[in-house]
Formats: sequence, structure tokens, C-alpha cells
Amino acid sequence: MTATPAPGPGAPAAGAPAAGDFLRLDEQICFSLNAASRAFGGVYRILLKDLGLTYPQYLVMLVLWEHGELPVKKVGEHLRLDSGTLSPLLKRLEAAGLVRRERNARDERSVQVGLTEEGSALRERALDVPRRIAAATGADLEEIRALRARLDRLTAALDEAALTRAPGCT
Amino acid sequence: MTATPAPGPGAPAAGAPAAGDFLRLDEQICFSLNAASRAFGGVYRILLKDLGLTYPQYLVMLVLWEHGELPVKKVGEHLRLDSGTLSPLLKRLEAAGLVRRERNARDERSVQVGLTEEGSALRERALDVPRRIAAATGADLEEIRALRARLDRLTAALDEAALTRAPGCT
DNA sequence: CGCAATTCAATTGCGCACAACCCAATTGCC
DNA sequence: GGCAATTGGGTTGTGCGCAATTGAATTGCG
Repeated sequence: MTATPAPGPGAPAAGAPAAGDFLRLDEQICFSLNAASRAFGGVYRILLKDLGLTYPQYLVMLVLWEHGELPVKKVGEHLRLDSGTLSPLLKRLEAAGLVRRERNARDERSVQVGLTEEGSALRERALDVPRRIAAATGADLEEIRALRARLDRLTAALDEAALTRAPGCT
Repeated sequence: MTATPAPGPGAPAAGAPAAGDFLRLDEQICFSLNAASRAFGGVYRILLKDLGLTYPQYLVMLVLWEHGELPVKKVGEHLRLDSGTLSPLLKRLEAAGLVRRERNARDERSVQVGLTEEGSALRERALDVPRRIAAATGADLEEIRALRARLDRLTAALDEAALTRAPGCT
């Protein structure tokens, strides 16, 4: 086919890219983000292998180390994850002996998630993960902070946009 | 710069963050990235629903729209994806009638991926996706460009770090 | 009190990401 | 020519991420 309809770059003056160019630019915005996210995943995979954790499991452990026992709902709010993701993940952590799950006696709908001895102890071995990650980024703390702020603003804007287009909210 | 890049045990002196604090900071670096990536995913999911594409499928189409026919290997290089991800994805695109796959006669190991009529035609309907995404971010093009540059640097550093820790390369 | 609406967790189904493997075709070297 | 090493796709298995559904428990309202 040799379709390659990529329009010649000659048409637009500086500052007025053609619509076709946006199909490239577009790739770069979100694709860079996606690529960075997966690149982080690769480094975490290496560092967390010793601890027997995946990255999302590590995030759950971070939340529990920081806040102690929590209902599944709260864990999900901290991580922006729903029960469809958390339920099997928490079961795996339970099977690994790092986490306890028990129904709340007051409200039988709710499940409290807490750390086992072993889960609490694992924190010690995780302490140097952040430093090793920071080293891998090759960026200083200030740059990271600025980047984080930018990303959080972006996330907020995107969530907002998704909501206004959500079913019944036009 | 309160960081001590020295590999020694973090001295929890007052003023400098304790090691435990890094377990929070750490969450924020990569977690923000992850969250932003998923937030993008949510917006793309909405916009691409009309086109019958998922976001990774959309990325493949972008590559094909830009470059025309390519071997699977090249598609994977553009997107940083391996055959384990691409094979089933391309099969779905083929089943949807957007893509052709055929063995290269010169090298029977290689599979060429090209667009069908329908796949080429779909480009027209995708033209305004980037603009709508840009609108959803609420950011101007300059900010996006700066962010992208930062993320690409980060990705490169992380890939580098992952490589130096790769098997047999300590 | 009784019934409807809400809330929370779990499950199911689909698709992506990646590691680990297999297989066929090709290339290099003798 | 013959054989090992490499290359390119594919498959399998595990684990996330999300939508949609289910089901039980709780709450609210008349």
C-alpha cells in the first residue's frame, strides 16, 4: 500500500502545525508518559524482586506501612484503584503472608486490611528502595518535586475532563 | 539538597528527611507518573471508543499511519513493545479489518504489517483526537513540550539504570 | 416496621505488559 | 555442505487495570 499519507512538512508556517502533525505530537505527549511509567516499572521490578513484590503490591504495602490497618475502600482511594484490581492483589499478598484480611464486625460489608508480623518486618528491607530509585532517575530532588507537581496538575485536569464527559454528565 | 548520595546508612538527623519519609516521597515520584498515565488512559478510552480502538491499538495505528508498512519488529521498536504484547494486539486489529499481516517472502521469519483500506480511512476520524486530548490536559503546547522533554530524559536514565543492573552487568 | 436505595467487596471478562519459553528461518563459520 | 548461533514471531503464564455485574449488608424514607 505504501499509504504513508504523511503530509509534507512544508505547508504550515512556524506555530501553525497541520492536523496531521498533531497525530505525531499527540503520540509524544501521552506516549512519553506511558514510556516513562513503564521504564519505572522495569527498575522497580528489579529492585522489588528481592522483596517478592510487584510494584502495585509495593504501593499497597506503602499505604499500610504508613497508615496501618485500613478498609479496602480506603486503600483504593489512596491508590486510585478499585476493588476489581485490589481484591485479587490483596489475596496474593495474603497468600504471601504479608497481609491479613478480615471482615469488620461492625459493618459486615467492609474488609479490614492489616499487616502481619512478616508484613511489618518487610518494611526494613524496603527502606533503601526509594534511594536506589532516586539514583536510577539521575535527577535531583528538586526536579522530581517539580515534575511531580506538574503531573499531579495534569492528572487533576484529565480526571476533570473525563468526568464532564462521563455518562449522563454532558 | 538534603540528600546524602553516599550509600551509607541514612543518618536520621533532625532537618534531613528520615529514611521512613522516603517511603512516602518515593510513592509520590513514580506514583504521580503512574496516576497521570492512567488518567490519560481514561480520557483516551472515552475518545477512542467511537473508533473502536484501545489506546495501545491507537498507538500502533499512529505508527502505521506515519510510516506505512512495517515489520512487526519495527513497530515494536517505535512503541517499545515486544512480540508478546504485539502479536495478540495485531491479531485483534487484523480481526477488526484495520490491518493486514503477511510473511515477508524474502525472509520468512519476518511479518509485514500494513493498513487495509479501512485502516487508512480511519485516520480521518482520528484527526481531532489530539486536539481534544490537548484540551483535556488544560495545558498549553509549550508546557507539554517541556514536560515531554523531562519525561524522555527520565526514561532514558531509567533504561540506562535497568541495563546496568541487567543479568551479569552489576 | 417494611421496602427501596445505597454501599462495599468480590467476581467475571477483556485487554495490555512482560518474562520465559518454543520454533522456524537465516546467517556465520569451518 | 554441515552445524552452531542468531534472529523474528508466536505462545503461555502471571499480574495489573478497568468496566460491568452480583450479592450481601446497611441506611433511609414513608
